Amino acid sequence: MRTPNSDMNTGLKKGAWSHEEDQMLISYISRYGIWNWTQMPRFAGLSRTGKSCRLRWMNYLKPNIKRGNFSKEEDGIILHSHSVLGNKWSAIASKLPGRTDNDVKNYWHAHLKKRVNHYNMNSKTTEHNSTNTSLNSFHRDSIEEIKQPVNHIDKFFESCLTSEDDIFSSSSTGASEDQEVIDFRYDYYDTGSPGTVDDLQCFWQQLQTFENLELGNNHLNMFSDEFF
DNA sequence: AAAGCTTTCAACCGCGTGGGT
DNA sequence: AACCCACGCGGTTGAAAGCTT
Repeated sequence: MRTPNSDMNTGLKKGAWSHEEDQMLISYISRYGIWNWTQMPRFAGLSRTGKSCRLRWMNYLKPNIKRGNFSKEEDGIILHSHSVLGNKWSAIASKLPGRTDNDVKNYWHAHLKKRVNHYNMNSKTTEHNSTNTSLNSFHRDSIEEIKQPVNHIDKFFESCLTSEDDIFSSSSTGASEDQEVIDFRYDYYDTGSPGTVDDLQCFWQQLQTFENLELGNNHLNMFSDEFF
């Protein structure tokens, strides 16, 4: 959050958005749609850059933005996707309905990176001492966080096998295709019966085989027996 | 209670890309 | 081919909130 201030040269406002500004942007977009981010602020009566308006809309005001804690499923998807794609936050976010690239990026830096780093460090330690079965408190906490029921893995995998859309592709070719993928993912989240962490492990391994993905071993191992 | 430290996350910035001219 | 412009992305910042001492 940044303190509201303004650029003395341009007269444009910077920093945190007020409720009034939010309402102005929402009402303008709901009435006229998004046609040109650069011109829009002027017509909407906002003293903001187009960039700022776009960011505010995309990350906060847009309908269906999901707020609150990330689920275990989302953790797993981010961890896996990051192992495959690296810091391609928008590509990772596209696999998580309602989450923005900024959300995913922040969550990675605040939570998951530590967990992965810790796991990597722990792996190196256990490589040198294979008889060491003790876990420190952080590692144990990480396990308990991940070792929760993971929903609908079978259904998700089945859909992957039958869908012509490559849901692990980072690119999209059009809005209608995007919508299709999103709808499919909502199905994945909203229906079916709970799975287990074993399902998730099995899922990623099957997917790796199926798509011939070259995964980093460390992330895959997060779901292995050794890790638990 | 308060000072200092850490974490969170909204927002900014610079740069790359693609489409139009 | 070269330039311009709009957009999107990833890295970074910094205020607010939360936590610890």
